[in-house]
Amino acid sequence: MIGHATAPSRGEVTRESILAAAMEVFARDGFRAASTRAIARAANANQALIGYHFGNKQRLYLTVFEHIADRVETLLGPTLARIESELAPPVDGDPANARLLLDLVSGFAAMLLSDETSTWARLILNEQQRPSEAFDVLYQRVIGRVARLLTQLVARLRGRTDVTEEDRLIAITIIGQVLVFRVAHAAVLRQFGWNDIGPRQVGAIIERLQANIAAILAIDIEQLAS
Amino acid sequence: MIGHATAPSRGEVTRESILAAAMEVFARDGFRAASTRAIARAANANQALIGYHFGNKQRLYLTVFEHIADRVETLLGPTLARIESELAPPVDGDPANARLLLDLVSGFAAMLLSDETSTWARLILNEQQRPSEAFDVLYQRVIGRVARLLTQLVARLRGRTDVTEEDRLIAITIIGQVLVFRVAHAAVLRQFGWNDIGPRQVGAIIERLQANIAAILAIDIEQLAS
DNA sequence: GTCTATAGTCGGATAGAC
DNA sequence: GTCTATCCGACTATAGAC
Repeated sequence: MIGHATAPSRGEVTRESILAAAMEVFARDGFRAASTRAIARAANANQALIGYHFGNKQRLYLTVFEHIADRVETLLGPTLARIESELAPPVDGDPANARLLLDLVSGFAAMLLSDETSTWARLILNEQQRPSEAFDVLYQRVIGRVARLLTQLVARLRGRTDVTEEDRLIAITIIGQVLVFRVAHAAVLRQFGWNDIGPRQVGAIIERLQANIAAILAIDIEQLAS
Repeated sequence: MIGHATAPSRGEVTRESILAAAMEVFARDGFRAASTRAIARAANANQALIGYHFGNKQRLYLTVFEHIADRVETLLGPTLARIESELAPPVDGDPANARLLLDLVSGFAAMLLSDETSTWARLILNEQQRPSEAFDVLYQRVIGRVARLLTQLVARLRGRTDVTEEDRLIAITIIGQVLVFRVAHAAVLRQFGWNDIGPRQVGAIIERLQANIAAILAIDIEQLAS
């Protein structure tokens, strides 16, 4: 149900508003603490309609994560596909692979730091701590794919196609440098005296990420300016 | 109630076992989803005794965090105090400050990744997403102090005493490289094929962190071997 | 201090009218 | 598709016996 040729029916409107409300309430309260009554109230819908449209609370929760995976694939899919197809042979500090890596990290950071993803971030963080069926959906469709691609790029930039534990460690620490701005969001704002993470902040963060990555992987960043 | 000259009374034993069980169950399930019945069962105690010893569930939760803050200060306090007192003047890549920085990060990582603190880490991460009264205490007593110290060390290693936004960005990205192993726990285990983050893994992580930090701050790591 | 028992509340699910 | 009403289990807190 991606696009509609005709106007959405009444039932579809209800379904979508319950789904949107569920995303907010699950993110705010966690699965267990979120009540179907609170979700229905936030959606301006009747509590019994959750059962009608989604079966039960658990399936509503899963549907929220499928929805997120759809959206992330829309946002990041083209970039991932392009990078996957342009992977260059393993050569130390190869500018082609270096550029792909910096593109990937920049795209990931821009997505992760956007307003739209702040709700998702809390949902995903909850799942990381206590993985359920929902985490499998997300890992297989998004997280694993990004991690695999990033790790491969790191390995090739270090001169090999086979991936070592060291490559994985480098890839994870790179992801950490992005994630921390979401995970420690409030602390970051306090620390920097920022009101929010807006375009200027995202720019400064991405610039710093690129400098860090270049240093860690001994990439000549001057050479990349084309 | 840190030490006892005499054997603990029966009531104290009950109190402590409820507290220990509460820490586990709150970490596993979160505040709301953790039931006093489950806590009592895990503590081999009667559910009504929670009311007797702690008043109510909320106060039991707060007591858990006070206990953690005490313990973290015991573990990390001496290291922090030593580093604070040994801060060297600002000189680019000064080996003295470099060693302090690597000590700080290693100590922080070792604590954050140890078995003992895995339960605490989950409690704190839960709080970070939906901060309550419990988080402020922890932030002011531990997290803020570590962040401030780390930022000062970064600034001095880059040749100044005043802290710039760039210094803060570097400090945050360093913290992110440690945090990610707890925050993205489920994804990390899958990506590496690890069953848990044990001593071997912690050693490899810390080694990689030090290499990354040395690269980012242009520290000559050979020069540090004393 | 510890126990049993229960009052009072809330939440998920669903039957059945419209 | 949407609504009201309700069943029933689970929860916190507490009264009161020992």
